[in-house]
Amino acid sequence: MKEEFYTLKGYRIKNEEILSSSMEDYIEMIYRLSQKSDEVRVSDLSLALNVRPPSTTKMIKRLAKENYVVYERYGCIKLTEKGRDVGSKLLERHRIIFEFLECLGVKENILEQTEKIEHAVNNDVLEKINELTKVLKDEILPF
Amino acid sequence: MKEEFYTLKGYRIKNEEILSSSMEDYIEMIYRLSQKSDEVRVSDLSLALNVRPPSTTKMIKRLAKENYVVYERYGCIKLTEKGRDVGSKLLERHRIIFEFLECLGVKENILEQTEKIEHAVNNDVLEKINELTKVLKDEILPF
DNA sequence: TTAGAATGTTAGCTTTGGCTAACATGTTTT
DNA sequence: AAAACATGTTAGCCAAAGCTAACATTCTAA
Repeated sequence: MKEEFYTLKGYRIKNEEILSSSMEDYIEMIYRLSQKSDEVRVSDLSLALNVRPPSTTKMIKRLAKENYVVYERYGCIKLTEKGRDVGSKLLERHRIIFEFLECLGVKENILEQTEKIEHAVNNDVLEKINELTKVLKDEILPF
Repeated sequence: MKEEFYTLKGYRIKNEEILSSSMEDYIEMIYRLSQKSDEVRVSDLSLALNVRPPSTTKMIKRLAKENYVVYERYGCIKLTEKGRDVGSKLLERHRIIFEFLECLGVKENILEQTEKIEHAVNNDVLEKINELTKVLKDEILPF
């Protein structure tokens, strides 16, 4: 199985990825906000993600069409079962990358780096990073 | 300095990043191809990156406008000083991520994962990963 | 209860980076 | 040198994901 180069967009198309990075960002954030309060609204999400409300409305419609959330105009945003499943995985992925970076000693822009890297890794790499972090944590922390 | 969430696109805008992922992919590949032969043409680049020639033409024009390459219609593509600088850094970044993944034991889609992750990391994280890989390599390789 | 403020939606614009179809240029072969 | 082929460019389309401006709805408080 030859491996070939593609552009980022090329990989997305080639692999028929179902969730774009943005969709992941929104679902992840809805999940996070849902844990604090079960009234998640367009304004909360916009604020949390630093986007304007119309962008949120547009994305929510898309997520609703693809059954990640239930939403009706002017209402509040609820994750579906499917959305919750995805959301919890995304949050776990975030946690794993964040802890790895912490463990590496990253101090500046750690959130930004987490957010960027999390969209890049597949399950295999994620698991391996997770294992590595565990090892680093209790074997060579003074590194 | 509070850290806030953004979408991927949001980070790009906020940081006024000068090179998009695609631009990086093209420059990196031109650099790679230039090492094999100094006649890099639109068709070579298209083939290498799995994009259609019109996409390459368009991007080359952009890279030329921003002084990463010198190009004239139907001619061949040459990196400028600036382009070579960037290119060699991109290749080095690629190498560091690739070796890290190898070291993690990644076998499947290692090139794809490298290509995705390399666009995500900043210099700080890159250096830290580089250090870590060195340590892993000669201290705990049987891991 | 109605006016004003706050929140949400719509319409329509922008950029990026793909694509195809059609055309232009260059190269090779007869 | 002309025909045929290979390569490159142009024009114009598309989707994603942002944005602003204008409008609609809902909430709050006088």
